[in-house]
Amino acid sequence: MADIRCTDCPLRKCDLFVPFSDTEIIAQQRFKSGELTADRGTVLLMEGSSSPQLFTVLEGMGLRYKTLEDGSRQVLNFVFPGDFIGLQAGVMGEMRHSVEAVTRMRLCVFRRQDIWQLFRETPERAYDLTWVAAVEEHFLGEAVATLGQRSAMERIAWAFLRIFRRLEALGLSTGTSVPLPFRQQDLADALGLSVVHANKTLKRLEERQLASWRGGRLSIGDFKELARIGLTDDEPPAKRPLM
Amino acid sequence: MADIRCTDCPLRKCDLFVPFSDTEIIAQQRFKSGELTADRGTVLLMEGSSSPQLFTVLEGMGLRYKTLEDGSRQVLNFVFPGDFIGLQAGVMGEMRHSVEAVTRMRLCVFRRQDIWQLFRETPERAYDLTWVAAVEEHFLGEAVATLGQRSAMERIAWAFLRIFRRLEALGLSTGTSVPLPFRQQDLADALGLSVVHANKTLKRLEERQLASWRGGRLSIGDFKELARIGLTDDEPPAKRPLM
DNA sequence: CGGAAGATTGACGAATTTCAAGCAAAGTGG
DNA sequence: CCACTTTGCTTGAAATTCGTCAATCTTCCG
Repeated sequence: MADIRCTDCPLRKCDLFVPFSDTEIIAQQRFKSGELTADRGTVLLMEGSSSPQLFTVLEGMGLRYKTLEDGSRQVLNFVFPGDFIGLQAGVMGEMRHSVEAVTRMRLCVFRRQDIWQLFRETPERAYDLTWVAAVEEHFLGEAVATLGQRSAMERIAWAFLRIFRRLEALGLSTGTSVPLPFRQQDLADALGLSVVHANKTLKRLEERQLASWRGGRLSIGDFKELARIGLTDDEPPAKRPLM
Repeated sequence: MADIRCTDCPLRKCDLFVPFSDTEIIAQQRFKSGELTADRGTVLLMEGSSSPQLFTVLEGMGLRYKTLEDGSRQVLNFVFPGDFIGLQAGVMGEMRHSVEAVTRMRLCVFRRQDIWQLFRETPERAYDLTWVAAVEEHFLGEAVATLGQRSAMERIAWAFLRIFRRLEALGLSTGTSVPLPFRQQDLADALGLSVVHANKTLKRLEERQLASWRGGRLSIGDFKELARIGLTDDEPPAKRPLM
């Protein structure tokens, strides 16, 4: 179902860019003409690095996260197929968070230095890039609001709905459930909760038949009630409304 | 000191754009050839609106915030001179947060529909815009990490340092203090704390001679200790490193 | 002077973290 | 195929942070 192709990248002409050249950051890898396969656990982009590559996710899932000075970790985002990663390094020169593969991932690769050329030659693609950044900003704004104002139950309800909708839109839903191959620790780190508390809240959600997350799959029992709890302003951002 | 001029906008040719045309959103206003003055309390951009204007702040301060369905408010950001507001509406078609003036503000105005033209004709400016979006994303990422992982004391220490550094860089520091004309409620809403708890934490910071915020001015007593508490990865994002 | 907005304080309780332990599943090497 | 280890999940109890409520105080302003 998940038929994300290279031509779906925000930079649709990515096949024009040269395939790939190793870095010390990316460990295990296999090539396929402009594509890259990364195994579970691979750190695709490292905080503080200025990686020469940017990626579009074709397949698999990952995590965007920051490591704090005291060792704790904040997950900023779950990375799904279709996501674009590395824009920050692309324009700011340095990543301010890391990205790691949680399952095996297939990625579309292109070079950072081509960005400038892209701005000059294909304004539509440049516009797409800015659009990507704005959507990212919108999402993070919601995340800030969630972390700042909501209880554990509300946070999880919000996250589950967002995730379910997103994966459904990607065609990854079997109708009753979507794949969600993360650990409870990952969700806890994303929502600013302790694993213990996250675990207990998940249990309550399950008892109430609202949502169940087992064996790496998430299924929602009662969308309506979950939305009520999660207080989510639903409508997803429209696709490139202006141009 | 704060000598932000129209030519400092990310869109430096803003004087090319037509001055201004009313909307129902902006209440009290005065013109000055492409500039706009907004009084304290004016809502510059409203969540859900697709305002036809974007702004660069020349003078004054404001707040970016989201109002949640349950009525609570999350402040996303303090808005300072030099900030660019409205990009989200510009590329996504709709604001997902509001922006309000907290002091009288002077703004540089231009029209949303000129964005596309800008992408086509001046790739440097388009690149700047994307850079602005990436910086915004970086900041929100830090905010998420702070709200998710840190205690009240740590959050305030982090915020105070960021704010001080920023205003200092803008030349607004007298050497010992910077202007910070917000309410405790605003800071609390930004950091996801109750006013009461914020207030008590501020008091402790003052007792410990770490920082004092009185009469609309913030002064830092002990940068080193504050940085230790706030765990802030200091170095500000470089200015347009790639191009 | 009176009123309004914002700051401050104490008491109390709820939400959440931390600590500590036990359990289950999956992988690993012999 | 079986210990053995590792990783992740689950649970209870104690400690702490933080929010809510309610009252008071201060400052500013007409």
